[in-house]
Amino acid sequence: MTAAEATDMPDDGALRTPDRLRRRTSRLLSQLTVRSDRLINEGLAARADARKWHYAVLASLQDLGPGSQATLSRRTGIYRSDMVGVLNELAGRDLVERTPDPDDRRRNLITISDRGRRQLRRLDQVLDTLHDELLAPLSPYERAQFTRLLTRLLDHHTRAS
Amino acid sequence: MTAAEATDMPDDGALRTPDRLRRRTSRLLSQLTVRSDRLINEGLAARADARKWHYAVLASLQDLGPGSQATLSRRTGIYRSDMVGVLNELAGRDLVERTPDPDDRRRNLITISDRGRRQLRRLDQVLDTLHDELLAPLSPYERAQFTRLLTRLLDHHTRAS
DNA sequence: TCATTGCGTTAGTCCGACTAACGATATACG
DNA sequence: CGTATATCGTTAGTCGGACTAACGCAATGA
Repeated sequence: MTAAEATDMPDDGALRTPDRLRRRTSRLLSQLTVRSDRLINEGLAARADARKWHYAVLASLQDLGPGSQATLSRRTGIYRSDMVGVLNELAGRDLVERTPDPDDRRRNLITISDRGRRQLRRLDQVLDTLHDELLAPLSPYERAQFTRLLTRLLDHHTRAS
Repeated sequence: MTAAEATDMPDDGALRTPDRLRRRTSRLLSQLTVRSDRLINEGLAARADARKWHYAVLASLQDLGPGSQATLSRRTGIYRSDMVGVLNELAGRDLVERTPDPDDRRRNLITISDRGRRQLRRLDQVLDTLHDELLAPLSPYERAQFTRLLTRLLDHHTRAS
């Protein structure tokens, strides 16, 4: 009797996922990202009426100062086509102000408001707890290590491209 | 003069991404996954005229035996709505056979063909080299560790949901 | 002056994940 | 038996995110 025959009787034909599939790093990566994205999106929506783009834009404004939509687009990686909508949402919540740039009349100058600053603080808190959930099974040391590995991989593939 | 004033002169307002954004694990995760998915998709398309679902279905058939479309859907995580298309592609390449199940006339029984088995071997090779590219900057030990951490995280979030 | 470039915006494509509903079975229960 | 319920394969369609194309407008540089 082989090991397989000995152990797997409960109809593996239906439920199981083959190992070579389950172990592939790329698959682990994308499956985890699906969960992570869901966690973050739903968490931000539920607890702060926000989306991750809001965080990206607000953080960029706070940390690097005001800028045109194109500038923000470059800083955050949001496509300039999609930036319009994000800024509409943010302006609708009074978190940013969109004023024509006197120096270059093609531009809108985007500034963060006081409300925006408060919301950014809130978002940072919410994200902290969400990341706590995301990384729950890992020790602090493992979390740091995980992040380090991710960073190195991403750096490598960002330079290369 | 503050540290920031001392160091940042080259117009950080435009190009830089704020640190709190760049460091968030969830963001690292999704950005890396974008690159990873691209690498895998393009690699499989270019080197084996395949998509990742082909691999998932073929591996499932080879390792766990033939099954209905619904079964394959459960094994691979591909939605049964999308399974139709994937099996059309596979059948069009003569990698699987779709025959009506005599025992249950609602079902199609899917079987892997010899060509399918050969293609699966090829896909495994291609995926190995692609993962080598994906994990290039990491040592063997670090790769193992990375995979272990990913697995633990994914397990945690799969049970929880 | 005129060509080029960058800007904000609209519209629309593409793809993957996912839902809804269908006709055709199969199964369970009264 | 008969009828309700569940499952199967399939089609169609929604939704969100990434990305492209093209527009009118303003600034820039030869």
